[in-house]
Amino acid sequence: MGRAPSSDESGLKKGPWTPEEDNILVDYIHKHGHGSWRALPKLAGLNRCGKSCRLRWTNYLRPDIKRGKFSQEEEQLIINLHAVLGNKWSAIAGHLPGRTDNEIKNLWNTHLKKKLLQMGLDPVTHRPRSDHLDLLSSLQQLLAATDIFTNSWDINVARLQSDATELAKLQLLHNILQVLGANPSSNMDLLNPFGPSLNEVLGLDQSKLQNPYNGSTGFVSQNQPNFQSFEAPSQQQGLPNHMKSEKVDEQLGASYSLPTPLDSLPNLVSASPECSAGKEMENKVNPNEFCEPSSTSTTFEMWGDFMYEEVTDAYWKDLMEQ
DNA sequence: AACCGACCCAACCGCCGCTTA
DNA sequence: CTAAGCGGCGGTTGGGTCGGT
Repeated sequence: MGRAPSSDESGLKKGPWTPEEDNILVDYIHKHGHGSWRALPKLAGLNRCGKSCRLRWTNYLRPDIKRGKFSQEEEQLIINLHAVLGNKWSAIAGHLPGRTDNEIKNLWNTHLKKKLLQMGLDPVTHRPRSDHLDLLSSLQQLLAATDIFTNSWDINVARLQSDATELAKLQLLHNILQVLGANPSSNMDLLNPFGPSLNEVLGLDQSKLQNPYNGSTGFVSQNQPNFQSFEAPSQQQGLPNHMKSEKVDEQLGASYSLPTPLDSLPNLVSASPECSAGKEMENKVNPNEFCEPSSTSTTFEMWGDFMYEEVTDAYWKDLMEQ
């Protein structure tokens, strides 16, 4: 691990620290404190630059450092903190006693980022990833390519396309539901990792965070056409002219209408229920079909894993003040 | 057993902001 | 006001380790 020992032009040693060097550094700091880091190596008798000494001390030798695997609770907290603070590793580390920013950064880059990706969440925004929309794009292009060889099969292709669009809609909705862990009977607080307390802190409108399937207001109600039409120019570009018909537009328009009810909200909430089924989808799809525990439990349970419910209002208020 | 690629993580690098002269 | 010094931070690197073939 680390790097091969080397030295720079000034003759100062670089690379991994030896136990002897560690001892010298620890002894010196115990006796004198670190004082000026720049002056320290010379005073302590170390052939290192001050920066290297400081890093070694703060990331490894400090007595209050907690080593070993991160607990589930710590991971959950880091994810939640990252949703609020972004890549402010130092600030995040400030909320995890005994953990260093470097350690947290490494954990994020090696584990947590992947975890979020697997959950279909963008590790930067903590929102559901939009790349699942590519699915339909690919499908359309595939069908368009097929059409090149099947000029006389227009009707069949159109039917295929229609079916595929419906299929893609189902897949899209399925993905969304998986990401949200939606379950008609579930407590919708679970869809918001911060719980209602943080929403209150942030001044979020709770009515926008309710379950669309529980008979209450929904993410966006049908009476609140808070949709942002998703234009898919690239798809149209990829289609033969005759397929860029109104009918296709209709289909695409209907299937790509994505609600963005939370776009006006601060970009803070993990897995915001920003996507909802449009009216047409609601008419054609029974969401219950996608909410069976067997099909959604994995993601749902994962979300459960990331709920960190012990956080208090005061805690988040404190966080937001940073 | 040897090879190889993915993963892990300590350490380095460069930049930024604060302090001080 | 400005420049130099310094500490701190986030991004990146690269060598060791692990697991699969």
